[in-house]
Amino acid sequence: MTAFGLLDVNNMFVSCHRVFDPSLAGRPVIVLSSNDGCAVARSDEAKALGIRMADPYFKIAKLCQANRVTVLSSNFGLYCDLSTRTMAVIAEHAPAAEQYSIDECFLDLTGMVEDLAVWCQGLRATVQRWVGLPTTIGTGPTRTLAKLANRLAKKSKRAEGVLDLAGHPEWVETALARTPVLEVWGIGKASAAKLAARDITDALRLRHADDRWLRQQLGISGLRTVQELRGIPCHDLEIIPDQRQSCTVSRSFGQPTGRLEDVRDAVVAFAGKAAAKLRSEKLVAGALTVYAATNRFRSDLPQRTLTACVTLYPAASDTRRIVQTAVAALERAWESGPWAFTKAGLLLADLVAEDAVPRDLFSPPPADPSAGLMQAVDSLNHRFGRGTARFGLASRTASWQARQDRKTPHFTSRWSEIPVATA
DNA sequence: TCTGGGGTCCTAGGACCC
DNA sequence: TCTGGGGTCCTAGGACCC
Repeated sequence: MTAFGLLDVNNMFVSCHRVFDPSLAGRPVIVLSSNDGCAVARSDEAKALGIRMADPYFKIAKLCQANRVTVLSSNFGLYCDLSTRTMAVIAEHAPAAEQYSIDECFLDLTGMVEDLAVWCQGLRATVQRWVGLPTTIGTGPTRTLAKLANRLAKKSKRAEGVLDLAGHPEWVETALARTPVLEVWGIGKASAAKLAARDITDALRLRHADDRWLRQQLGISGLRTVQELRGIPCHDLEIIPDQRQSCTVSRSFGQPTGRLEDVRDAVVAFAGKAAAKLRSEKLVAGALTVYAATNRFRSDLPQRTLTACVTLYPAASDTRRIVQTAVAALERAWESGPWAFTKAGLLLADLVAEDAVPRDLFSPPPADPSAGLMQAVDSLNHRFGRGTARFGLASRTASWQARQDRKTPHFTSRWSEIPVATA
């Protein structure tokens, strides 16, 4: 019998801020997305006020003021660093683990002889003590059931952060009955609506749905999800992560713009970031897509998305080539018109490891004349902070830059911002 | 005034080939 | 009166995830 665990950090981004500012404990706190757009993390107290995931800030600003909610811009440097520490603690204690997202980790608990609930409590206590973050763990015979157990553990005070379905198969049926289909991992709004039309509203009913109908209506992924609810594993642990297939850098603009120069400026900056990311993972890209889009929420304004795809041959991670190619593609796709662009992005695809680039039969291996320069740029930026060395037009103060009005210090990743303790 | 960013997988349909 | 059948590859878009 297989046993999986799912550990996640409670309200991850908010909890990270609380590690460095204990005065936030017990108070309503939210963290906003890039551009200070939406609430992407809420403390329990903020959830209790009715603030939902992804609520646009401008719609809840009054509520926040009236209830003295602490509102923070996101600080990804901080979250990534605490995530790395958490995963390191887990790796030290769990037999096998797969990081699934910035705040979640699947565990393989198959064959463990200890009482699972007791062991999970021990791991939670260690993460709390060593990193300072509160966590929840659910277990089950499949990943989908471990997810489901995790969610229920969060809802129950008595569970104290752990629900062990793997060790208690007799609890599974009740757990399923208490889970709405929309809360099942892999079932989104579109599928939930189709299920509701058949009066399938909770996970227990979903478990008994007809396979042929499921395959036809929800596709192969939907059928797999239901198999997992039945206790039949369809997703294995992926301890060695697959090589990434694409890399995107995109941003919403601080101000809308219809000017090619502004969008080009943004694309140049994105190209620099994306190329550096590829180099840090020793990958090169064989294709590139640029796009610019208007605000999809403004149905009163004309809508337009410009896109351009180009192949990169030979595949590249050199910032200069990626910038040149992306800018040329953007200029070709550009249309002047009444458009107010509020977002642009760059997608690098067909990624291949640097040393596995396909070459044609007759040419000698290409010497890469820019490797030295790119290495120098990367190490400058690593040592002195992002943006120290950058290319051409890429500027830090352009009008397209995202808003970020409620910044907090990089407590753990910049020497100048490390907190000072006085005793 | 003000609505995130970065991914994956699956599917349907078109182009193309024999 | 009336245009095969079967296969592959590629792409765009949908659905979903955190």
